Amino acid sequence: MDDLAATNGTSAANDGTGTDGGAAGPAEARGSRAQPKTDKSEQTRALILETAMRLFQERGYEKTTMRAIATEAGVSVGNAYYYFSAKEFLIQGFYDRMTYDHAADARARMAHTRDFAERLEIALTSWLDTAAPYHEFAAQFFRTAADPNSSLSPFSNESHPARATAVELFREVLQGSELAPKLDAELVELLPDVLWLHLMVVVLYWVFDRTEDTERTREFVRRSTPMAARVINLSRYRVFRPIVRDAKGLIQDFILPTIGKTAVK
Amino acid sequence: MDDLAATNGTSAANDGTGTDGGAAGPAEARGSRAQPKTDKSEQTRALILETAMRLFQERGYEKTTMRAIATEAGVSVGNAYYYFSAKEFLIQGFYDRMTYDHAADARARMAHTRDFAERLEIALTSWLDTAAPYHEFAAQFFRTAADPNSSLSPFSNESHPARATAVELFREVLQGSELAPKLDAELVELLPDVLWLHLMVVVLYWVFDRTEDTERTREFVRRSTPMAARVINLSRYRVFRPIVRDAKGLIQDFILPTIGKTAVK
DNA sequence: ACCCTCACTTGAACGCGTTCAAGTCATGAC
DNA sequence: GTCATGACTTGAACGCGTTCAAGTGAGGGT
Repeated sequence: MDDLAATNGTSAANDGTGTDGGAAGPAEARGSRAQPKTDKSEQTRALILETAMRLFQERGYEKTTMRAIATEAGVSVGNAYYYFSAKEFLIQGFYDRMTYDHAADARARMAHTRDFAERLEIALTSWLDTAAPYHEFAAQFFRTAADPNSSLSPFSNESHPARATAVELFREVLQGSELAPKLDAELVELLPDVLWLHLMVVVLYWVFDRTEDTERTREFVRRSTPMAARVINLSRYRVFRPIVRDAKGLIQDFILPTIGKTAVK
Repeated sequence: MDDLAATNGTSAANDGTGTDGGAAGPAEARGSRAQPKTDKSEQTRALILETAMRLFQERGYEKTTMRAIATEAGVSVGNAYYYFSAKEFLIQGFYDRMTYDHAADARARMAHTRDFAERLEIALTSWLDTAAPYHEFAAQFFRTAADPNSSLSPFSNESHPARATAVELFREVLQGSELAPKLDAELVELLPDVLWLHLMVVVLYWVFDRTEDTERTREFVRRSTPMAARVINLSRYRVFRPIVRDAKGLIQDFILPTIGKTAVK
């Protein structure tokens, strides 16, 4: 439950290698230094992250102060900043880990069926289950993620490994279904990203959902997935060629580039 | 250009009358006191807002400090907080005004045509034009708006007059078009909110758009509006009954309630 | 004339995220 | 051994958003 160091396998790629995402502004520091040089270094980093995550869950994001994290972890404030150049970078570890857990859980739960709608519903519901413990604090998190200048944003910041993991999951949702072979290959190529966007919509809905156990979001998933499946299924018929072509063009030209993929041409 | 006091007509309704939007949390103070009692009061309030807007445009949101606003306006920091209980409430005036300007501009520009796709495109493009001067600082603004706990969020906070204004504009986009009479009355009732959501998507896209003059977003609007028109037009045909029914159900049950409307039944 | 009320105003002070000059300490070169 | 290097660590200090106890002063009741 609290071996957050395990996240490192996923989050190791978030360091300051890439050029900045455009004319963003003043050169922002990345999450941490380039490479850990010591074992102790990595331990300290993990300790701080672990402590932060625990406090975030206990008190919420804003109410957890950097001083409290440092004190609780037994280090100085400056030290916390040595490893995480800002408070929001502490979230990244959390985010990476949740993405990984979600993918694993969803894979296990959808293995038994090849029905596309069901697989999609499982994948989304699995996300809601994985994220449930963090619902309250996720609101604050989301606020940060919505900032285009933040490296936490799932949209900008091309080299976000967590998004790649999530998109890959949706590729499997589709590929493992009975629907995939029936579809136009180009569409199969595009759909995983669209399904990831579907998840983003669900996440948006979830963040604003104040019902018990986010029941409304769950119902939204149950209702919207069969519909999505039906729309995708309909795309096979000749009558819809023009509109499907439009949709594909829209995705290729406007959505994929924004989330850091070059058009498939 | 700077008669921000004119905003009052729109923003006067944002005061603490309504009950809080649910089990939100600790009783948050609203933007300001209930009713201005003095002329001088209203003048001071307007002066502070005006100054803040000017500085936001000059320096950006985060770089404009409350101390700077107060100093520049010739009042004390505490006084600024007397009128605006937090920095983010200063944005509300800005937001209300932009919504109002946009609606006026869009109405004027779409008056000459009854073609639905064209009217929709004009409405959206008009928003981009109205918002253009604030593109940089809007990113910071958006970050705040994405917080479900913030009264600035366009989604939660039912009594947001700006959203009502915007939805009303889209009602006119539809009603003034040749398409409206041909559509199912129930659908005509639902569409304005959906079109407003379309605008929200465009806004999201715009916030992340780093191209010159947000050209990519403009192209997105040009490409997505005819498609939206086509989809809506197709909904008239019998074949799509089931899917249209699903869509209507989804909207009525999950979207309208979230943005503070009770289902049409 | 007195004073009470209350809308309005003040600025010092608080707690926060963040920075930075000044350390500490293990490692390897000589 | 000793000394330089540089990764790692420290905590006081800075600037910010925000709060609050303490005013100020115009209007009205007596």
